[in-house]
Amino acid sequence: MEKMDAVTALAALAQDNRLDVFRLLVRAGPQGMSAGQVAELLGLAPNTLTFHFDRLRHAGLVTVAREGRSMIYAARFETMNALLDYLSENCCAGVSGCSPGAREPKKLGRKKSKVSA
Amino acid sequence: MEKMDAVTALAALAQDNRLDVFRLLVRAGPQGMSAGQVAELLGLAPNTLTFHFDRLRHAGLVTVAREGRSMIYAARFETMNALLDYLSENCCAGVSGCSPGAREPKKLGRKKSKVSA
DNA sequence: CCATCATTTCAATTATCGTTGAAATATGGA
DNA sequence: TCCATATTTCAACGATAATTGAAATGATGG
Repeated sequence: MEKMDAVTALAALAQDNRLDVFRLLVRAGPQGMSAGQVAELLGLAPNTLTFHFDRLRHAGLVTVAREGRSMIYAARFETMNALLDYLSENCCAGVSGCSPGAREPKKLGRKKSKVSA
Repeated sequence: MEKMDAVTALAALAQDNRLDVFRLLVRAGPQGMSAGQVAELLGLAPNTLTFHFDRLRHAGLVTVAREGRSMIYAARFETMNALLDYLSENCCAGVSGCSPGAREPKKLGRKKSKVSA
C-alpha cells in the first residue's frame, strides 16, 4: 500500500458515520448488507449514505453489487489489513529494535464461517 | 479507546503532511525531534507545522516538551497501538469465526533495542 | 405501460481544513 | 538591554467536507 492509499483509507474511516458504516459492514461479513438496511440501522438519510459509501468505495474499503433493486455493500478485509500493515510497517521501519519478535499477522476477516450465526 | 478517540486519531493521520510528520517522529524514537528539524526535513513552514502538531497532540499521538528554545516533539506509541487495537478489535468483534488463532499483539515501539536486524 | 421501491445524482448550504503572511511570545547570548 | 533564534498565535483565504431537499435513474410487479 502506498502512502496516498493509506491517507485515503484513513480519511475514509476518520468520520463518525463512516466508521459506523464500515464496522457494521465488517460485522455483516462477506455477504454484506443492502444500502437500505444500513440506512435504517444507523438512521442515516439514503443520499447521505450514498455519499459515505462512495468515499469508502473510493478508498477500496467496500465493494458494491446490485441485487434486484438493492445495492449490496460489503467490507473489503483485504484493504483494511493492508492499512493495518502499512501503519505497523512504516511505524516500525528503520527502527532498530522495534518489537522484533512480536510481528504476527493479526489479520482480519472471516474464516470460512464455521458457525452458527 | 473510544470511538471518538479513534475518529480523532484517524483524522489526525489522514493527511499527507501529518502522516509524514508522525512517521518521522516514530523513526526518531522516544527522544523525539525539535519542531525546527521536522520543518526542515519535510520542507514545511513553521506555523503550518504548529497547526499539524496541534492536531497530532490533540489526538494523543505526540507529546511535546520544551528544551531551550526548541520544542521537542515525540511520538506516543501507546496511542498508536491503542488505535491499531481498536481497529482490529472492533472489526473482529462479534464475528464468530474471525481469525481466532491469529491474534498476536503486534505492538509498536522500541524494545530495549536488542538489535539483530 | 404505470406505479412503486431502492438508490443515486444534483445543487445549495454551512462548517471545517490546510496554508499563508504578519505579528507576538519565549529563550539564550553579547 | 538589545538582538537573534525558535516557535506559536492570529486573521484571512480558497478548498473541501457533510448534510439536506428535490429530482432523476433503475428494477420489479401488476
